[in-house]
Order: sequence, then structure tokens, then C-alpha cells
Amino acid sequence: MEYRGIPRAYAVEFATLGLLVEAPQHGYALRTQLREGLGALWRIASSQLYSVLHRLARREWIEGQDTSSTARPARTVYRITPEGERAFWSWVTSPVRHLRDVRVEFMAKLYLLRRLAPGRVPALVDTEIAALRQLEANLGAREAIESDDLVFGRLALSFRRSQVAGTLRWLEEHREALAAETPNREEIQ
Amino acid sequence: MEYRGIPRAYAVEFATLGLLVEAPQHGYALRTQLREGLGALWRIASSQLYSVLHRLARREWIEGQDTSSTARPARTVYRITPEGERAFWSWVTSPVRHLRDVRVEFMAKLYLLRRLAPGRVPALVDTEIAALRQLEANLGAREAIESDDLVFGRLALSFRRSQVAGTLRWLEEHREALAAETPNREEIQ
DNA sequence: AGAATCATGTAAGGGGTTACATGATTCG
DNA sequence: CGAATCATGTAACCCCTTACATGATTCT
Repeated sequence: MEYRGIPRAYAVEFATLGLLVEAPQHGYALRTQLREGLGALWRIASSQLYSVLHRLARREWIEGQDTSSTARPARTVYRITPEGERAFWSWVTSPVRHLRDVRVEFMAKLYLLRRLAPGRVPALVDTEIAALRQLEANLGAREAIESDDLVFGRLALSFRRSQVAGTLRWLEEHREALAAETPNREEIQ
Repeated sequence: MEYRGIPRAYAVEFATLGLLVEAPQHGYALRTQLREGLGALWRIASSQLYSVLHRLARREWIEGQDTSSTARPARTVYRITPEGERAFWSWVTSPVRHLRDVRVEFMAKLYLLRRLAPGRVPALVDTEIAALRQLEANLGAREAIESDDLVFGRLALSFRRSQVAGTLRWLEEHREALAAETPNREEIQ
């Protein structure tokens, strides 16, 4: 049987892709970098990272080259393809689809943009703000979330509104800080 | 190979269990009720619901009885066991483990408690507030989330703090409304 | 009579986890 | 030398999704 629809691309795949935009790397090095940069947001098992790399290679977004000529542990060094780069830049500059994806996926975009093209960070923040304002407007038109418990439906909608508003406020308040290029230990506290 | 550790029980399993606290039901009816009550929070495929029921039965939290004597489409009516009831009440009165679980899992607890024991809702809200205050205190002790980008690490922590604070504020402001037993259409708007 | 709904699944794929295998290199 | 780390995986499970099968009942 066919699996319909393009499998939703995940943050971890694009984060890996983003690191390969910087330079070709082998799996173990990628894993180390992901852990050091984004390890607090999510943890990736080594077996999973290799699976991600195989998937990306099958999609022809990256290409692997074996480096087992020397006596060293055999490495497969991956480099990104032009299609892979297109896919990455498209992803990293788009707002996330769901509010719940802000926590991990938007933060991952932010990290990578700060690393690869910090000048584009304000645009990313602005596009995310616009997407959330749109979502806020859609929620504003409703009275409750569908449920046989009307009070519950209203409360669930209220909670969702509150989360959207909170996220918007945070983005607006940190718009400049998010684009700060230089780590400045003394700045706050 | 053995799979170590009890598989984390998921909101959908406990929600199903909760509906069975009310009365024995067969799968199709449970699915309808889940959709009508919590369908806006998550959608469950029919195949998945039957899989959940088999899992619950294997864990001996529910027991199925075949009702295929009549000519009707064969039904398996499930009823909850004493262990199942213990597991449910333990789950429904505990705070969720992660902030991200508030959106679906806490809301599901809320819905079921309102339905089965509305008098206990304030206690649930209070215990969730206490858990989040504890989390807030833990976050307060840190300066940044671990990352090789210090600015990013501070921002990610700030975002997390903001989300915890926002969730706390919402819970505190809606503490009474969450316990309201009677749907009152005219109350707001 | 035909369509929608009731009712319970199986098949075949997906992503993800923990545990373990396997060997080389580097460090104390 | 022995331990830690480098480096890439496989095995065996987990839950979840879409598509489809299979009949019976109810509605139009």
C-alpha cells in the first residue's frame, strides 16, 4: 500500500540540513553540534540521527560520501544538495504551522538563522508574528471550542487565546533581542 | 528483546477509561463520546481506538464482553476493573508532567473531572498550579538554557518562563470558572 | 433499493525509543 | 594497558496514521 502525502518534514531534519549548509559533516559530528546548540530543546538518539540522514539522502537533499580509505573509523561525510538548500531556506524563513510548534520548531529556526544569517532574524520574527495575529483573529471569531460541555468549550478556547496572546507578546517584546548578533554576557542580570 | 519501563500511559487511554467509569460501553459509542466531548483537542482514528481498548484490556484495566448473541453487529462491551478505576482516579487528580502537556492532557483531565466529579475540579487546578509554581522556581534559578549560543540560551529560557507564567495566570484567573458546574450560555458575551 | 451509519477490525506504512553490536582511536 | 570516546549502525519494541475489508442495520 502507498503512504499518501509527503511525510511532514520534522524540525530535526531541517536542523541537520541547516548545519550542513555551513559545511559538509559526518553523522557523529552533526550529532555533537545538535546537542551543543539545541540539546536543551530536544534530545536525539544516535540511531535516530542516522535514520534521519538516510531519509534526507533518500530525498536527495543530502549526498553521502564514504571516507573509509584511511584506517580511521569509516565515516560518511554528507554534503547538502541544491534542492536541500532550497528546502532548508524555505523552511527556516517560514512561520510554524501550529502554536504548539513554537516551542521547539520556531526556536530551532531561530537558532539556525542566528547562526547562518542573523540579518534575517527580524523577518522571521515578523512573519511569525503575522501568522499568530492571523490565528488570533480566527480564534476571535469563535465563541467556544466544540464540545458537549459548553463551559469547557469556552474555557478551552480561552486557554488557547491566552497562549496565542502570550506568545505574541513575547515575540514582540524580544524582537530586537532575538536579532542581537553578539553574545553579551553583561547585558541582562 | 524486552521493552524496559512501563509505556507511558497516554491521555487517550485515560480518557477512554474515564468514560467507562460512567458506564460500560462498546468501542464505537466511546469513540462518538470522545469526539463530541474532546474532539476539538485531538482526533482519534477508529483503528487507534480499538488498539487502545486492546491495550487497556491487556493491562487488565478494562474487561470486554462479547455481545454477538443477537443478530446485531457484534459488539464488545467493555467495563472498567477496580485496578482500572484506581489508575484513572490517580491520573485524573495528578498534575501533568510537562508544561506542553497542559494543552491536551490537563484539559482532558478537566473535562472528565467536570463530568464525573465536578467537586474535585478546584483541587485539580490547585495541584496543577502548585506544580507549575515549582517549575517556575526551578527555572528562576537558571540564567540560560544550555547552548553554544548564549543569547539564544537566555532567550529560550525567557520564552519558557513566559509560557509557565502565562499558564499560571490563566489557571489562577479561571479557577472558579473551571469549577462551574452548570453550562450558562448568558454568562460571558 | 441504495446510501448512510453502525461496528470492529487488518494491512502497510510512518516516526521514535532503548538496548546492544562492532570496531577504531585517543587519553590517562 | 584499559577506559573513554569516536563512528555507524541493527534489533526489537513502542504508538500513530491512512486505506481498506466486512458485514449488519437504519434511513430515505
